[in-house]
Amino acid sequence: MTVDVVVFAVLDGALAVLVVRRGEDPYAGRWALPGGFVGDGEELLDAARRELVEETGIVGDGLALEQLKTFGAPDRDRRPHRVVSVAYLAVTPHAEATTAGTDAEEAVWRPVDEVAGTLAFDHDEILATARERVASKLEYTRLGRSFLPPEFTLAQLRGVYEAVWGLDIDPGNFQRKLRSARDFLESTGASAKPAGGRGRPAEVFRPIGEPFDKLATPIFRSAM
Amino acid sequence: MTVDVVVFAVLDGALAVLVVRRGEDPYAGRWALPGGFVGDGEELLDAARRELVEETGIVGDGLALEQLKTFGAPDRDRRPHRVVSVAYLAVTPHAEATTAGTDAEEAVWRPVDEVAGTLAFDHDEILATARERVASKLEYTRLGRSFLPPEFTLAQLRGVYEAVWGLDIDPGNFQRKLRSARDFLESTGASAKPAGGRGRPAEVFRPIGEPFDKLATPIFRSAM
DNA sequence: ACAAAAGTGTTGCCACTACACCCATGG
DNA sequence: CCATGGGTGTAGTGGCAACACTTTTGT
Repeated sequence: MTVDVVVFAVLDGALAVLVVRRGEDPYAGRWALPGGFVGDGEELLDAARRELVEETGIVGDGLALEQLKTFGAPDRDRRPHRVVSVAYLAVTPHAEATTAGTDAEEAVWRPVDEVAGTLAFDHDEILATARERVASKLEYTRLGRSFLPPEFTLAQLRGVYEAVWGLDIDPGNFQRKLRSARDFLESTGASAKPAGGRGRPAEVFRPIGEPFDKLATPIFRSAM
Repeated sequence: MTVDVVVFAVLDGALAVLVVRRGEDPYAGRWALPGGFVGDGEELLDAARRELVEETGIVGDGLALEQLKTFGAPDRDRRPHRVVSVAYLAVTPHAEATTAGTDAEEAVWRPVDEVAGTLAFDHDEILATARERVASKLEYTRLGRSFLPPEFTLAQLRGVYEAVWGLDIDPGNFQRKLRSARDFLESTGASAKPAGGRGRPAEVFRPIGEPFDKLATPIFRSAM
């Protein structure tokens, strides 16, 4: 019984995933998702969070963790005993604050498009499932905010949607749609310095409402 | 490692679930979801289908099975060893053809509203999760058809949506919405006898397209 | 003829896309 | 003053809910 965790972040406008280099025998040297065995009497969710912190030194705070799917094909692990893995999906705003201070193993952020198809075990399949899931969740939950710090601008949030969905979104329409969404955003009144140095300063927002609850009116995936 | 299966059907206009009476010790005599231990080297999905047939004698054909969620709280089973269960969700048109010819245990269809809150183990939680999932799936997949035989009328299909969502749907609007949905229905040209004996005969349809794939345009949950 | 269920027409409303346009800042 | 990004206005389109209406059967 193991847990594997797919952690996503948006880095440089691209969807990135946290991967670790395996040190031990099955697939030694290959990249894999962080994860490991579930302790006796340990909650699955706790195991996922623990493995993540242990293997990657990621900041557990602000981490949105959710069960993704269980992978249990009898031949999914080369080792003699059967290994069933519960995969978790996580999203974090703290993409910078990882890798440092971990134990031995290397943990790095990599663009999803680059690692897809190269991972150990059946982790490619897990990653693909996670990617679909997170794209869906952006539509009908408030998950998108979990990619960002506690205060952010609409342009930053738009960047998240664009990175995950892989399409360009009309800034004006995105603005209206998100401002009018109920229990999603709250203005702080403050202004942020413009992104590229130039441009009008943006209004700063704060999340309101539960990130995993369903939205009354979804945010549809389209160019807008 | 176990699997539990939530099988839904629509009976007499209400969402019904298949439950079995437990014969053995933990929760003996109580109602529970069908399920059992996963065999060595057995695929999880296969285990779910096998347990279902063994315990309920249900017709495996035409059964839409999908992984729901994994329940692994350390104290979810009273027995000394830990039991992690992968829950599956199934939907069937063959609600009549069960119960008969099974081995010993009693398997019956019960309205979900009646059994909710009375099941053994954490099966109430599993049932609640399944109920939410199936309601969602009706919106953005073609799953609704899996409640019906290979040929059916739009009135029957509307009955499924009404039962699962617990609301009344305008027949005219439902008609148009489903007829215009792409890769969903195909007319057979035939006519069916009217439901209550009276009324105009209905056109008979056949499913087309994959039941689990996402719809291009969702069927929204509303009174219509 | 009447009731009941299937199916079609119609109207008003609202959300969304596309795109033009103003606002506020840095250089 | 120009470039750049933030934010608002607006017109056309399309989908949808509500409900009236026609069609086709059984009694």
